[in-house]
Amino acid sequence: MIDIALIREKPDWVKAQIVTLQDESAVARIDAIVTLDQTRRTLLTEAETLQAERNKLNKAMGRFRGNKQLSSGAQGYAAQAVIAAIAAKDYPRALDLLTNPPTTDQADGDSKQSLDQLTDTLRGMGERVETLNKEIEQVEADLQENMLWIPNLPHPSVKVGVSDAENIVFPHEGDIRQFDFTPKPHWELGPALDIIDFDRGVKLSGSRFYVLKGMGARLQRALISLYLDIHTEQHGFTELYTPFLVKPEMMYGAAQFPKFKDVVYTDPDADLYLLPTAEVSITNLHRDEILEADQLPLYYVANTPCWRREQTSAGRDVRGIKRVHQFQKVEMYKLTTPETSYAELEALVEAASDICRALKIPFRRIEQVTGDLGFAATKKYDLEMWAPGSEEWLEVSSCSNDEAFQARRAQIRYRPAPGAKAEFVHTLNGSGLALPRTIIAILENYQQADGSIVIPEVLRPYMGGLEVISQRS
RNA sequence: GGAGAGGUCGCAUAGUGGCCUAGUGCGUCCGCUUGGAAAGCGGAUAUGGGUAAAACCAUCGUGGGUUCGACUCCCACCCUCUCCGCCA
Repeated sequence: MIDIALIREKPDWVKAQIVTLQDESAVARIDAIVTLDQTRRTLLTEAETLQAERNKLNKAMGRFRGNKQLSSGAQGYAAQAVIAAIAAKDYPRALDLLTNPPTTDQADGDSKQSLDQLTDTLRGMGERVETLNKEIEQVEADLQENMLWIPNLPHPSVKVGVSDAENIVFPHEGDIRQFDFTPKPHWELGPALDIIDFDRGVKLSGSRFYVLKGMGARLQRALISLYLDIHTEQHGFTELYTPFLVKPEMMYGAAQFPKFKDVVYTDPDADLYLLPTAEVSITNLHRDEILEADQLPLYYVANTPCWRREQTSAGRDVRGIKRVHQFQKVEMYKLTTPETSYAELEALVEAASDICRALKIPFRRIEQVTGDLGFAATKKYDLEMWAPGSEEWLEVSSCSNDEAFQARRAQIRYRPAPGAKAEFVHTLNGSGLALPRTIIAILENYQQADGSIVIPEVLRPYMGGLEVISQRS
């Protein structure tokens, strides 16, 4: 979530920012938020003032009731006076009457009845407070629901653009191989080598599921090990193994819900959700915590399966393992102070780039324009590997700075200095890297005329020394 | 899954209807003291909302209920620990 104070103070500026994100429905929510916020604070003031008076009167009531020095008649007289004061909303006078009741003795013997009336009056105040609190609860729920649909705002350095067509493309790194034969796509190479089995994947689970077999499965395992080793040994990340199923709050915390609810798989009985990315579990690792400044930055990396229903993209990229419902991903994650988060973003992209370099696969960096930023990022870079068989650049990494967007939802804070007020951390996430697409890139870039695949040198120690995947390996 | 015990401020504990504005100890911070320190003494020490700043409001695992009033009584749920069962 963004800071509601920003909307309160500069609603028009916020709207203009969201317009550049091409999120019209969110723009429309800003006016509603401003109104709800104002209503909430008005009601809150009224309810709290009344509650404060009620608390004081209730406390005094206990002593008044047990006041033995007061004659029955005087008590009845005083009680009537208190009721009158409350009716006139003169709470200080009511409190004074309860605390220092006049000794005037009416002696008309209706003390019991007067006390009951006073009790009813106090109950009435309590009920009024309760009614106001219910109203506030409703207003806050509406406000929260609207806030959850407001995207993060772009960093000033991000170029304004309508769609991905305007993204900034950096020059690619690494030589694009010239083939003396026509390179095949991975969906032909994989089955021919019997390392990817599409048919049986579909038999087991339906479309967009697949089976990796033999050296195909081994290749994936080798890549995962390589990625984790590079990030932990060279980039300072701490490896995590987290739950793959999480509570719904975690989905909200990582800004997956409510907007992307239709993308996740769920166990409705247990009310648990399968990770669409490890970013979800890592974001919430320090949920509801206040970290000390010297603990930051925190760098985490985890290999997890990622589960995506991708209902919206039916029909696109149907062939191969480019877009599937279940895939492994090594995810990098950083929690930083606000001052360092943009430098950390650059370092994050470099960490992902190092993997591409190690594999010696040509890749390029893309810098997203506002219209392609997504929901949670203030700034985002993608990395794309060249796939000569499919003849396209494949997104293998996406690195974002979310600033305090997730931290505000998940309540992840830090103390800038001992004793200082806690502030939200900044969070960053980046793939390092996604597995199926790097497998595609290896198969297609390292293929030979006979359909065999040369294993990148850096991977060979992880493959038992194997140099080539062929039909016999 | 079954039985029992428990969930209170950073940690440990006290608190069986109004005296709780949640006490005490430890830890931490500030001050006094000292040549400097330790000890001792005094004070401070949760989070969120709210305000120009205050006042004030909420939070004692969570959600309901009873009551003029709930840390305290009732109900449900969650979590932790011990034992049993099951299990890779």
